[in-house]
Amino acid sequence: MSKVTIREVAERAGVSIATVSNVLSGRKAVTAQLTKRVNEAARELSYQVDRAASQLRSGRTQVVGVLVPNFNDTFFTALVSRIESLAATEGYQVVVVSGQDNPDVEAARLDALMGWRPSGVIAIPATNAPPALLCREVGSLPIILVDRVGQDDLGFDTVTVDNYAAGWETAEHLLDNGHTSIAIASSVSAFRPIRERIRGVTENCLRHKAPPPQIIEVGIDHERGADILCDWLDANSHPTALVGMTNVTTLAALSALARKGLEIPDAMSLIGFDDYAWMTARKIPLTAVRQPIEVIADRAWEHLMFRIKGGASGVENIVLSASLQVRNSVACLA
Amino acid sequence: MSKVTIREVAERAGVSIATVSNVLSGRKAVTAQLTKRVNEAARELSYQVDRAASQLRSGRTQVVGVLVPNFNDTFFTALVSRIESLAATEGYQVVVVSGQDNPDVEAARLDALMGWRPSGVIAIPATNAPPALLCREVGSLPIILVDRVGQDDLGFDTVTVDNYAAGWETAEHLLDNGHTSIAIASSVSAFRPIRERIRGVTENCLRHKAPPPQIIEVGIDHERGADILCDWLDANSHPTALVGMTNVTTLAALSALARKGLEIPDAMSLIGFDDYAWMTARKIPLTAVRQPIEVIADRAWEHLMFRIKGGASGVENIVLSASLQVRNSVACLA
DNA sequence: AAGCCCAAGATAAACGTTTAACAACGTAGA
DNA sequence: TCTACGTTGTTAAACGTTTATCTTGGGCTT
Repeated sequence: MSKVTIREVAERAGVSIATVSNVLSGRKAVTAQLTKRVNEAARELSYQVDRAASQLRSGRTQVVGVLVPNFNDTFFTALVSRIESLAATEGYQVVVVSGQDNPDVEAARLDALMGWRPSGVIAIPATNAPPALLCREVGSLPIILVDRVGQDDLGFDTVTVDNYAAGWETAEHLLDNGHTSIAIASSVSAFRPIRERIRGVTENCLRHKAPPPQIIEVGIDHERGADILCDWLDANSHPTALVGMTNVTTLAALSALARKGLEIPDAMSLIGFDDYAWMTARKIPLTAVRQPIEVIADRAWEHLMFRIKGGASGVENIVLSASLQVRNSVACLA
Repeated sequence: MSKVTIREVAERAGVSIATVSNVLSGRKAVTAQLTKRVNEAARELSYQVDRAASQLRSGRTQVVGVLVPNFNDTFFTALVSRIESLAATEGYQVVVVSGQDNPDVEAARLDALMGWRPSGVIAIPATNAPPALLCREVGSLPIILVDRVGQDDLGFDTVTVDNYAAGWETAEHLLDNGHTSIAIASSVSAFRPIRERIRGVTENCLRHKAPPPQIIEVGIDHERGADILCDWLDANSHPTALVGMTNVTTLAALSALARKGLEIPDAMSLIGFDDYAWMTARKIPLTAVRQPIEVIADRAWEHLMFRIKGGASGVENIVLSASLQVRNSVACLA
């Protein structure tokens, strides 16, 4: 444990502790000579400012909290990864907590998070409802809600993807290729992004006078999802195309199709949501909807910084576009 | 910002701040009646103890730092995920920092991490050499080194996988199936775990009087790795089997083979390292070496807690076994 | 009934910073 | 030469906890 305090640095440099603080924080001018002496002393003692003390006194805290629903879905870890490096460049520390897909756990972890008195929070709630704790803080603490946003008018700033459009476009591609019998492997349809995607697909089907897609709820676990999907395939007549609503459901779909010996795209076409390396590292690379993860992170961070620095425009709801990456997993039936 | 302090709670409950502290921390007995009053007051004001103040005064800090080389490799995120939930159950907060595969960044991030005065650190260094900052702290701060351990006798506690054995077993499986022409897609051979795996494969080949494996260094980026591998396949006569040394190199191998139209396992057999969902979600599920990620995390955490609580046995080097998951990606040439 | 001890609360002193207020010392304008 | 001011450094007071020490009062023992 580094027990070396600012006092020892001051003593070694032969100055007051205030001067040391000023040199280190750069908030007040200090002559070059003293600056040098202080820096040397600090280095020699390998002094590090104590965050706790610093934060306690100044009230400023270089911490942003990040809440994710879980760590299993690469979408969330990728987001965290990006945010962490953005934060690092601006001297912020990120404290990440996972709600473990459970509102109660979420509340508890969030509570712990608030103990840090973070300067701001980027949150992906485990459910559509933003956690009560955050609702209370709205207005007093900069908060950016990402992805899982119930209604976008609650006073939260948000960064989301236009999931309706993404669904629509997905359906468009399928319909263009002559698919009218579409099934959707959904994770949890209650989640807003999923619901919107489904709505997009459905409405486009209807517009084309095609039957609406069948929805198969497969949950958020890959293995169980694959089981559920297999059962469904056994019990129902097969659609010509399947759409996975998340990367996990896409994986489940892939597993299920493999188990059933159904070739892609000959026996069934497949479109995935989210776009990861493993989707293209195959003989038949998957057509997939790419969510702009890095842009989502960038915009969320950017806007959070804006708020932290006191930016006070009205509530802002940033909406980004997903894009369909057409590859070879959709058969042309036309 | 929750500006409600312990003083306000004390006032509302009609007690001293010491009593509030005692109730909340449970370090000293308080009558049921007062306990109730305090808890009520705290809840009504939605009071939260300020970590900074608490930590400053008590010197105790419920924080463990975790250092990972990057966030791109699922191996590391999976580890973090597990550690985060273990920590949560014991009331610890995890602060994760990424070295971004760069010793300089690593040093800087680690420096920032130490500002938290963590109770302990779990670190996966970006290189074989444990960061200087950690070496300085050895003995005074509980530190567990995981996975990327240069020499295991530096005074650090470690948790690693027996990579030599894993390599050996991989080769064994290949040799058993008649493969004598083996190539290895390595990430960075200088890293100890990788080197050990290669050594395991090599020595087993030699023992069987088979030629040693050819090593192709493909780096840690999937796309570039695939390119490199494609070039290599163009320029060299093909081995009968390929082994990916990490999940990223396995992905690169998959991409390259797909691009070249080489069927698995007919045109080339493939064994992957690390075992993820996408490896099995295919028509020909991949034979892979499973690293016991959760066990690694569990043991690391467990031992860190032991040290934090003052456990003082000699340096401990925990070694776990990886296990070969035999599936269908290795052809039998015998 | 006196003396003692124990339990339960209160008081106040830290913890290591930051920062407002102040002191000292030129320098320059009048 | 004197005042005013700017510059650079110091002193000391916070920040919100935890905890060592002290106070109080009631119950036991004798």
